[in-house]
Amino acid sequence: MEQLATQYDPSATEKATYGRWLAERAFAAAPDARAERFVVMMPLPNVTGALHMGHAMDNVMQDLLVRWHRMRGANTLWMAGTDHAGIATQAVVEKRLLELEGKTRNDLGRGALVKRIWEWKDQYQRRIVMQQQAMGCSCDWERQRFTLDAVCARAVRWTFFNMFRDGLIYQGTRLVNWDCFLQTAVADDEIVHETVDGFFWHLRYPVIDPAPGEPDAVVVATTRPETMLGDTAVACHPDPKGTLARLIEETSAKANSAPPKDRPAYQAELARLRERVETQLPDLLRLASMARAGRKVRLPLLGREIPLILDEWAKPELGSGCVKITPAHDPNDYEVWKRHREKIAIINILNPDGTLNEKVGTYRGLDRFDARKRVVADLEELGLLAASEPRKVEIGHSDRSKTPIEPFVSKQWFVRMGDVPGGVVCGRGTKKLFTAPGLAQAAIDAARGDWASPSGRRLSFHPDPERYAATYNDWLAEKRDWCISRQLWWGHRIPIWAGKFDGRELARLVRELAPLLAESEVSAWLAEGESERLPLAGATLPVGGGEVLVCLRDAASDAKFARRLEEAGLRQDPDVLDTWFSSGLWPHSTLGWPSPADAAIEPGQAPLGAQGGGEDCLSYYYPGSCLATGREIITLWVARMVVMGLYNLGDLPFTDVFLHANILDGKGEKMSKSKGNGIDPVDIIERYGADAMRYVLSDMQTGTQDIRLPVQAISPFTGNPIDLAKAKHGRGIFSYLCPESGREFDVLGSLPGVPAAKLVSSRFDEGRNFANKLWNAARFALLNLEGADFEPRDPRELAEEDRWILSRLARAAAEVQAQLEAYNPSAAIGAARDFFWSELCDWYLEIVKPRLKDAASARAARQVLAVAIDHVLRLLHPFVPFITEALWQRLGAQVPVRGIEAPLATPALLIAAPWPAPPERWIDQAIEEQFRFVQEITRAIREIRNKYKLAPGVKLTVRVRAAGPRAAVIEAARPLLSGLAGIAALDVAPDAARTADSATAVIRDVEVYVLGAVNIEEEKGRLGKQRARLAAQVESLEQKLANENFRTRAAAAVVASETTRLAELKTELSTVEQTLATL
RNA sequence: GGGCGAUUAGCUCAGUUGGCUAGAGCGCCUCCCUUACAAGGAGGAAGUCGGCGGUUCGAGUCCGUCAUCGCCCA
Repeated sequence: MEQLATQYDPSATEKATYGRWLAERAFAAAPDARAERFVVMMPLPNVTGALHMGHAMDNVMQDLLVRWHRMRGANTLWMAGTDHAGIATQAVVEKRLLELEGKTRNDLGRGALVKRIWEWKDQYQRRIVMQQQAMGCSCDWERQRFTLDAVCARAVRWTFFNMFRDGLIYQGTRLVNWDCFLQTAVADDEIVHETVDGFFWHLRYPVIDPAPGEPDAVVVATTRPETMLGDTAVACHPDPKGTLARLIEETSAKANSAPPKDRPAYQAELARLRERVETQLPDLLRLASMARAGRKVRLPLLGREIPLILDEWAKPELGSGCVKITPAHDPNDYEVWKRHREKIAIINILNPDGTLNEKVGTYRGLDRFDARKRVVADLEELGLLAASEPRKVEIGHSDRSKTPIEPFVSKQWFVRMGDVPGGVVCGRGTKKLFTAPGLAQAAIDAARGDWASPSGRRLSFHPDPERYAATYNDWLAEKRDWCISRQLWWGHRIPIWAGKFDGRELARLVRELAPLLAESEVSAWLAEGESERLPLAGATLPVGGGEVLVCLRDAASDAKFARRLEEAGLRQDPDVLDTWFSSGLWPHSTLGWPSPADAAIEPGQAPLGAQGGGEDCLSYYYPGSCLATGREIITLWVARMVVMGLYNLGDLPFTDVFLHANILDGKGEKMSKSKGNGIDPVDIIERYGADAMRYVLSDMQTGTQDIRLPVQAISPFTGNPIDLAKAKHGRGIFSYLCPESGREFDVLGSLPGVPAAKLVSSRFDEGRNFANKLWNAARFALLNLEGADFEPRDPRELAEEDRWILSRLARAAAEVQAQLEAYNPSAAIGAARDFFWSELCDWYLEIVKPRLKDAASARAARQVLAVAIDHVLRLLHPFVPFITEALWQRLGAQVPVRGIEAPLATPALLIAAPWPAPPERWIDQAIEEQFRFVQEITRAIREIRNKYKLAPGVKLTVRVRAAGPRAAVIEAARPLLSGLAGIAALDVAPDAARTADSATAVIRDVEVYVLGAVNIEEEKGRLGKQRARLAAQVESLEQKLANENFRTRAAAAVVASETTRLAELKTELSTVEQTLATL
């Protein structure tokens, strides 16, 4: 047998081990006869960049669950893949294009840009897969998907088609968040809000023909003065008097009930409001009546007449009490416009690139920020700038382009999330068909306790069910329609052909296309108004004509019909779909929905259709089991997958959502590549090993509490780690100074001429140490298992230490299992580690060392040792797969047959070995208690040895005063104690006496004397300390038990155990006192 | 502005329904290169559980409040 090195070298093991798993297709999943199955859909990383430690946590958690269930015997599928991340990926590629070549997307053209993005995708997809494989991810690579794959694309097309046909997708003009750099709409959650220094400008709008006593101007305030060019009204409150009165009443009530220190603030507010009633209310009332009379003001600079209107959006208690209304460029004003749309106009003043359009006269063509300066300057010159005050302003920035977002009115596609008349049919064409009030409501119901899908499933969140069910519900409950169109080139193209026709053309079109429009894979509607549509086929056509929208179901339909539509004057929508539309389908699109048998999988991939009379992948693997992700993804993705799954298949994509922690850096900021604080897992793996990384990540995963991971950079100059939370910055925010050499390095690798530093964290030391310990424990076992064999044994007839370790092993296995079921990886790995390290290594291995050299007792010891190591490897495998698999191979070669009562199943690969389930009868309470006592005695003697500087090699003479069963236990443990505590002579007697030079340990009702140890003064001090501690405990317990309330109200069991404990403590205390008296 | 969460040893975190002396890893101190492992072993020091108030026989744990920090939403 080859000797193992004394230090574990991960790099020598990991690659070969992973290669063997791949070669043996250990990750491959295929439908079979097993009913038990476990399906995990990877939260697909996007191809914008490489993975960091946050992704590593996500992947390791999934691999942990997947390997565990695989060992438990479930048919286990872990679906891997990547996301095209439309806007994000296009943004990075466009940014590079601009930086490196000075070109824009329009210089390149749609085809060429998309080609560049595909190249980027290929590069990063490879890198991501490499990272995941380095981590040990056991996903089924034969089924790996990308959201733009043909299999996924077909699902996107069918879903869009079905939703369009069902009236759940519509086109509408809406105010959206507009990214002027990327020139696309972005979702609310793609916006980051930043507080910046800005101004609050007060503008004067002259009143047209003011009557005597009327104000000659109204003042409005804004942080974005250029938007005044798009103003179409000024609003004032319909009831300023009532509103102010109500506010005064409320504030006064608050002032009265507030704690004294808060009162002045309320008093001041009250005074301010009362002042307003005096000074401003008359004007506000006058303005309100002017608005009722239909009076107007003149918009400065453009001279446009705009009406005064009454709307509660105007706040009488703030500013002038009037507010300018810019419906096309402010969400609140847009709502006002919707309430007054017959009275006021909506004017878009922006071009898609953020410059001003032809609606603004001489300001046309200016960028919005230049326009702001001009508008302010011009107003000032006209004397219409009433005031400007510096102010902190919240500005939404696009997360992708980092440029300020503009609210912008544009035509977009939406999914209707709210309830619809007649409800939404879910699972159409399946046996699970049901009707939900609406898409959002269907997903809300799915997380309700009393709901179950047609297959009996419901959705739950872990490890904290209430907290995150609330996040999920609150978001869905808004039922806001989902804007799914993006003005990008990278993504799934919207499968709509549209055209505007007058009445005659429309009639001709419908006549000509009648056969086509009747096809089941064609859905055609006439756009009507904002979001209402008329079916085109068979409809009475409006004489005025209208816009025709035709949706084709899939690529095959395109081939048949697209040309005819285009010849008839329709054009395909240039936009693409929001990425989340395709990722929402991930749990079933990847399995070949709507028909796995003919899914267009990539060459070399595992088939999706039924094989050899079995089930197809979709029916076998959907619904799935568990989704592991971070909580920020609940609304973005989890909710959408539920919606899509219910709509398309009538069932949930998963039942459990496991929300794990986010990884933060040493400063408490979320780790991310772009912030320069993202650790590349591969750097950690190179330095510490994949198992070390996985060990620490598992150990850190306690609840949903985020984890701080202090980050160190490896100095490119000295090779030493530098704590980034403390290091001084260099020239940029991503560069730091090496404290030893004083030279500058960079953590992003983006500063030319400045060396880049790898990021690591010393938190992973612990994992490396653990792996080394495991390696060496196995090494010890292997060195001593020569000639080990199996014979059936009754555990009750084994030696005490054997029974003890088997008992502890059975408990540890049960605990690991229970903690994994509770989604608590930290507690699970803790239970495995504590058994392995603190019990197996620290005690059992030390105890059996002598036995292993003794022919007579070695056989049983080897057998138990082999089983203990075997089970440790199995229990730890889901956490640290590489080292356990490598050791399993060696253990198998050395001891092919292992077991106690009967041989265990020991397949060639640990990844495929059964999860351990030690029998309950191994648990032996009495042995555990006896052993605990022996441990206490051992520790007491060791403490004395340390305290009195007795060298480790010195053998001790020990007397123990003990009687009855205690004495018997110590007698039985004599050989153990001799070895563990280094004892030469041990006397046990009821009347054993201490010598003058003895150190004494009092353990419960037993006294241990270590002869020849002592310095009397030190011993007095040592025992005095123990006396003080015991006395304090006795006193507090006596008080507790003397309390009549405690005796009557506390649980009887608590009272009883406290009483017993007091008696024990008193015995111990009096023994200590007696010993002290003899010194 | 609304919602959620956190604050426990120098650092990073556990602490189950309230109930023995509040734990772990790293770091620190002492001793030990004993033939599995110094990435180790034996032992040790170290916490007014963020502050205040309340409920309770009993509070790190429950309630209120204040402070600080974070996340999500608007």
